[in-house]
Amino acid sequence: MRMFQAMAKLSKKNWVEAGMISLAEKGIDGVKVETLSKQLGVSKGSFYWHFKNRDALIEAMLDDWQERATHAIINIVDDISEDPMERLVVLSNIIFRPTRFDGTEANWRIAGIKDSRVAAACKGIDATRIAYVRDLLVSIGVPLSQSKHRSHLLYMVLIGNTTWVQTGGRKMSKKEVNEIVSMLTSLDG
Amino acid sequence: MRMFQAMAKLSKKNWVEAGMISLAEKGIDGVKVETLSKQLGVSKGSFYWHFKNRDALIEAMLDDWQERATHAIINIVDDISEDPMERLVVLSNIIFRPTRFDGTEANWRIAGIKDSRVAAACKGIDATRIAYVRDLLVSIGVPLSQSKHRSHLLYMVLIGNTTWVQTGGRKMSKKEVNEIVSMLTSLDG
DNA sequence: ACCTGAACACCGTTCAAGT
DNA sequence: ACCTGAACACCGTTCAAGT
Repeated sequence: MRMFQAMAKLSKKNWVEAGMISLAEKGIDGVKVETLSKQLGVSKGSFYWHFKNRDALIEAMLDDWQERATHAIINIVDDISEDPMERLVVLSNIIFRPTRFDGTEANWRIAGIKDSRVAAACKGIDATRIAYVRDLLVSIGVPLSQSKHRSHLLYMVLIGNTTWVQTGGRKMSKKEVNEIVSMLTSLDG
Repeated sequence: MRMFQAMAKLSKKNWVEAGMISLAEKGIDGVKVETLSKQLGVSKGSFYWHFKNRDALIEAMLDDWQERATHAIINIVDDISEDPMERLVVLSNIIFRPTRFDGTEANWRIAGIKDSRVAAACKGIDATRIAYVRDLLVSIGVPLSQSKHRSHLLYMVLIGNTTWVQTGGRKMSKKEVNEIVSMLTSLDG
């Protein structure tokens, strides 16, 4: 609900940012040309200089998210440590930690039901993340077939948790996150 | 997309019926006061004599569906035979068979994501159906704990199938339905 | 009891015109 | 290059007035 003064000319980026905040807070239907224009302090007409239509904005938001949601996080984690065990702990605490963009994940997934482009993007992101965790587990010493299984399990917990939170459920505690990590990395059964 | 002539005065029922068709064909967002009015050959104002607002129509549709989707089907099945095995076969072929209201199920479920009343209705319907199938399996001789398990499994297949169909997947064949039934009713492992 | 018609608010989209 | 302002279409909602 923040308002911006139109001190300088706007770029595509400004609209995408504002759109992402609306998405996280109100879902895909909350991303409205008129509302965003008011927030940014310009007329609706201005929007159509930057984008062909509302759909083009959604697509730009999707691109932005794909970059940040996967590669950006993976890069951060990779920079922090060489040790796969540490990486997994850091990653888990990032993805389960509450942020301003908490609603983003769940709301993209919901939007994917109606919009096949969104669905395709989700699918790609899911696969990248699951593969990354799978590789971490393999590096830790978990056999491949179990690593596949467990990385998938972790991801289901992530989706379940974000969806649940979105519909009023409580967040997972740090302790619960740690328990999951130790389950995933156990080398027996 | 059918049009009706306003030969007689309309009742709530007419609006609910038209709404259900729109829901099945176009999803919850396709249920529009203006569109329905045109289809029924009356003005938008007419709608607001029957319903407080669009939301009240959705609620009436939900009530209609709850009646028909569960109890009506169960009554039909119960009337056809006393034998639980036959009942299960008949039921499976009803719920997996393509009908004009095929989209209804999946679209209610999708609407449930945004509307907690819809979500609650889905939950109740799910529970009733699963319990009914569970009881059939128990009558056939499947142990209770396995019956719970298998009725739940069948229901997941049902949801998966309808959702999949809604997003462009193919329907299940009669043969596949029969295979599921024989799996569920097997008395070993 | 059921419906019309006009009005209003909200929002997506277009476009000529402005700086 | 970026924005305004007015216009139009679409749709939910209200309401006085009609039969």
